[in-house]
Amino acid sequence: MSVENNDRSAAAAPAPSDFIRDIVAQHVAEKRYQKIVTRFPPEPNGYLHIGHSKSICLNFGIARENNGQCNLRFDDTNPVKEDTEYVDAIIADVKWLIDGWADHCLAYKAKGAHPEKQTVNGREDFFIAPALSSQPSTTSEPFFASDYFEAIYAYAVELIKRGKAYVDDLTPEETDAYRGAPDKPGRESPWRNRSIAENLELFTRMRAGDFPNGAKSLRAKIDMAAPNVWLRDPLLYRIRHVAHHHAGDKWCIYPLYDFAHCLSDYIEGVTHSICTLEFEVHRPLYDWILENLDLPRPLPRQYEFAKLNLSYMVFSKRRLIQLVQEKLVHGWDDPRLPTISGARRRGIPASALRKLSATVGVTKFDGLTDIAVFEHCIREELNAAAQRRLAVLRPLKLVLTNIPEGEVIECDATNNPQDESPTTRKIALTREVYIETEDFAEVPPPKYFRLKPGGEVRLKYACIIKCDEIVKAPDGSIKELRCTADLSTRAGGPNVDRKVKGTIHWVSAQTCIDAEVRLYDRLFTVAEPAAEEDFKKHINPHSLEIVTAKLEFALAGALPDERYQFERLGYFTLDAKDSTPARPVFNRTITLKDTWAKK
RNA sequence: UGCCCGAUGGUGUAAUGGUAGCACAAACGACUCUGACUCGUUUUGUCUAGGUUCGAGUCCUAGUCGGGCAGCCA
Repeated sequence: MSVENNDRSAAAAPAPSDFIRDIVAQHVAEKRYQKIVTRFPPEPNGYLHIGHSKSICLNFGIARENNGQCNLRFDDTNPVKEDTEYVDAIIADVKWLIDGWADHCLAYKAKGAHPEKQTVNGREDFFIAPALSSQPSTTSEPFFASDYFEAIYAYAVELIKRGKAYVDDLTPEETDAYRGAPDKPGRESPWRNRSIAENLELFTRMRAGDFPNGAKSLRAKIDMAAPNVWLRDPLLYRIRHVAHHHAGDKWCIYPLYDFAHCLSDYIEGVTHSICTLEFEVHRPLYDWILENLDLPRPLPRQYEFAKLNLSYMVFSKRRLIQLVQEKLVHGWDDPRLPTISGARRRGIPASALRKLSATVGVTKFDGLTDIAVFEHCIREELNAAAQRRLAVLRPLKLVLTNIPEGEVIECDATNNPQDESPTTRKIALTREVYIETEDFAEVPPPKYFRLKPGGEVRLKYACIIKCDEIVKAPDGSIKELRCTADLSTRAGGPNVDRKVKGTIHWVSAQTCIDAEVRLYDRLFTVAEPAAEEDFKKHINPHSLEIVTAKLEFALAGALPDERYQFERLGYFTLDAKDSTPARPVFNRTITLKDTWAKK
């Protein structure tokens, strides 16, 4: 069964509260805005990861809770780094993550629609986004900053006309040298005081393609001595003679983040522009641009929160790219990666990602969250939703000597004991079964509840068995176990209530199917790999173990997106990519909690 | 060394001048046809020093420690 929409625990939980939601609530109370509008603005230059899911849940969550709107907007202002491959992957990831949860606040716009020139307050330089449709369709698409290039260009022209921006001839190297240092003021460019007319002409020629890359730039005229270096005449536009994945070959000048972002927010009517802590020092520039354009109020405002860090993981794009390109993992959707596509393939439900976001909260403290919190969220969702099945990862043959060959004894197995009215399925008990190798010990350690020579154990859903004999191979290894089944302890039998300490899982050797099972473990052996000199030296050599397992027959019909608990082992899901009907492949999402193995 | 931000148990967070609470983790126990789940119990905390106040985790000052910022990246 699919558990993407399983939000039962989240629904029962109180609405999240944090300092940003407090601010929004206050704005709602004072009716500052007609509607709360947020946005999630990834640059399409890589895959989304679990860190992004916190931002997605925050932005879409706030929109949802306030009956507002959240725009998925591609911050695609740097064509040399971006690609439609990432656009498509990001859309898929966002939709998956918020599916059934926030559709009504995910805004879409008509395909190909651009902001239209409007007269606002008697001026003709302002643009606003076209009408939004709340329902996605084949004729709708997310938002792209590149759709606003014409409008952003017009705002740049307006800034020049106001004497607040100028065309600079300094090279990138010179610009860097002129900027000074954090504790030393910068120097003004010799081109800083060109006339407005000259700036206008030069900027027009920049757009027309009259200059090569890097020859000129458009800069805001602020203060080269500002303590905040982002106010030292920041660049607004650079020349890049390159086609854009979304805007085509229309442009050879592209706005930088700081200029494009605040204006994109403004154009879309964003009220709360929520970003991560590293943009704190950009906020004065964000405000400067909007205020110096004298735009009609209310203006969007930027708020910053701490991004998510999880122990035993890396999130930085730089490191993720290394892992993929150096083939330390198998692609962006490798189930060991913290990418959203990797998490999805691994079988982690979207609801677990949402639960994690709600659990870690939103603050300005840059901490490191224990991966155990995430694992708890995954188990909590899966425990409620996953169907139970029996599977043996490392088979050991066991012969029930008192069951005749060819006889099949049907047993009822519970599908999910967590359900209000649990359903059952039939499983076959036969003369030969497989049990887990580690469920038998010739020389049992103390407090061993499992099978041992002469010992008894219950085969789950079947009956109690007693180990009579160990059959060994010539090399001394255990070939098979010979046991007797006490059929009177079956469900419905007279001795069903007989207690033995251990209950183990098993499958019928006659009816089971073979499957490749991929056992994933954490990718790194140290809690904070990103803090190491070389994080790659701390990759867990056992992060992936592949076994050929024996599965109960019911698993032959498993479908991708279904989650199963293999009893006593963990949660598993069919690998949508590598499975074939002849050779199913299952991924272990996560083990069950094991308080015994640790001792 | 300039500017900005932050600091509450092992970890993440709440307490909005009035009993330091929750979750995870850990330990112990109960239950158990999953050594799971569930339930119960327990351990552990306000960075330091001053100040304001009847009262400070919260407000003020100074310090300490940690993070961010000097791309024609976002």
